[in-house]
Amino acid sequence: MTPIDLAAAEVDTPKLGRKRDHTRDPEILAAALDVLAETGYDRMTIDMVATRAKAGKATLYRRWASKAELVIDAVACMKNAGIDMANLPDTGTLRGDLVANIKPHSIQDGDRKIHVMAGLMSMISCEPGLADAVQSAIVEPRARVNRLLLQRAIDRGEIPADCDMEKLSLLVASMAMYRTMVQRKTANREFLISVIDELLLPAVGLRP
Amino acid sequence: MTPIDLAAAEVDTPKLGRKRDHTRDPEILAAALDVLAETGYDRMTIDMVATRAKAGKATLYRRWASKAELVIDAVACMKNAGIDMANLPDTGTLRGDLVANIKPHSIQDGDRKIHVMAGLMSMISCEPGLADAVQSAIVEPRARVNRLLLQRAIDRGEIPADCDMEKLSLLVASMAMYRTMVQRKTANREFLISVIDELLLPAVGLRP
DNA sequence: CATATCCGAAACTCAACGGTTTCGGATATA
DNA sequence: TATATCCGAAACCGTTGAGTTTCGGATATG
Repeated sequence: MTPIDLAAAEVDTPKLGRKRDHTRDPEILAAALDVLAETGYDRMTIDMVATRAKAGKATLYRRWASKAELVIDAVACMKNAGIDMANLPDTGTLRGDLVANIKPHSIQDGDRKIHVMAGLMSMISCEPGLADAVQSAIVEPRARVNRLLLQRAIDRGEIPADCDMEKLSLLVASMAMYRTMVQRKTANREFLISVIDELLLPAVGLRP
Repeated sequence: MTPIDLAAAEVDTPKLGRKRDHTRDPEILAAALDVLAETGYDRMTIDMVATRAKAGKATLYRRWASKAELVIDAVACMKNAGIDMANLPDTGTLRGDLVANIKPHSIQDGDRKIHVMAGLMSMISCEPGLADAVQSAIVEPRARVNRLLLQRAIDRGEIPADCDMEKLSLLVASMAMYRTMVQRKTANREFLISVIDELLLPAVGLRP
């Protein structure tokens, strides 16, 4: 490549002709998440994603430099997927808030996130950016909701202020992850409510 | 191969010459577990295991038909590795028993088991035998100990008999797994005791 | 001591997959 | 309408790793 070619390559002048179609990017990322959740990072191939998204492999590589970048992007775009922090339920009791938060949609979203995490588990320690992406897109949003609901309960004097908010906010997620990954059962509504009633509420001194 | 050769191959007559040396099998399985815990199933190679065990790759294939069988065998042989069900601590209180069970050795053993599980996570859904091996070698032994300690507490009237023993016996393991895999922090003695004091004991009505 | 078998090392085969390139056809811009 | 760029499909390349084979040296058995 001559210096002239280099200069031409550096300047991006996409003025004439068809523009790149970015409308299908979300579909591709969704396909990537599906394959990831089903088969895990290492066994997932670019071909699988392309086929599922009904796109060419070359199209994927035009947008993401590598498999790793595609996956990181896909995980990042799950952020706040099933959570609207704006209008959380406010029922007046901790149990009411927690239970109201268990909707079919959020159960399904949580299940998907756990499966994605399982698919990334072995890879998460190699790829540095991956741990961050998982943390901020999967783990943190859920924990934030629980922290808020707990804080409300503290503010209204329903539960003691010196409770271990950090562990409490991760309790349901931990049990759901264990149930899904290890016991290979689904963390359905019944299970989640049972964790709340048998573990979380008793732990803060509330007998349901 | 002629019928005569086949017949000769079917009959195993290792009468003369050197016998196969099985004394190093445990070292090889231990090496496999180390690599598994460090790199995960998919990125683990037979060469890595052979090198770590200072053995030839051919030696491994003389004993195990495939990578999958080697790993299943390695996981299966962790059974009861760090647990002696025979003489568990019996301090007279649930907290005493649970805390007495947290020894440096058992912390390390638990940590290793979690890392092995993380390495197997994505693979566990493909290989059918793997889920069973993990269940009976990693998950069940720990749960059994906790169930026993909880049952003792019930028998002596320390905690209510209608508590959710199943979830309680998995609580510590769930939190430890979440902390190790997701938060990527170590589940050390301080953490484990804190889970017992802040979550488990309050949940059964005991304020420490 | 003789020999059948084992061992570790290394070379080898083969398939899968990440990543690149090419190509004919479609399409948005001018 | 003309053209520059896009698209999906498919062929292609290079590497990696599972599994096999070969080989010289070691060793237990007889």
